[in-house]
Amino acid sequence: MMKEDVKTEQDVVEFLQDWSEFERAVYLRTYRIPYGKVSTYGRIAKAVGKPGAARAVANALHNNPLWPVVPCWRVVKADGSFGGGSNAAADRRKHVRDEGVPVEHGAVVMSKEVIF
DNA sequence: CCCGTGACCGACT
DNA sequence: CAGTCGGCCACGG
Repeated sequence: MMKEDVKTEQDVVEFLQDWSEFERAVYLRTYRIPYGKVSTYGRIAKAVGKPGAARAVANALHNNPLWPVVPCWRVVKADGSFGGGSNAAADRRKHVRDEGVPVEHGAVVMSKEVIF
């Protein structure tokens, strides 16, 4: 199974069969974030049943093996800013902006309308 | 099994 | 409002 052929949740699970249960859950949850919306590391952590594992979620997304199938750029910090080096951060910021997500002062304007 | 390492978080100063 | 601090947790060495 090659990355280019991953088009459904089933495919995602299959592609990640050698990854840990935790990482699969994180990528799957991220995969479900709708176009034009964002989520946070903390929310993802809770969603996968491990509140407090925000840092672990960040680690996982940092090694996202399924870009752009898994839209890791839609995951931001709790305050709407982008983590990671200035390079990766700027790149992801551009992506969410292109999807119509409101961005001000380099961070997503966190409102319940845009948070998944 | 202990230890260092993060694209983190929330409370507090 | 900008820092700091302690706590968090999966991973890899």
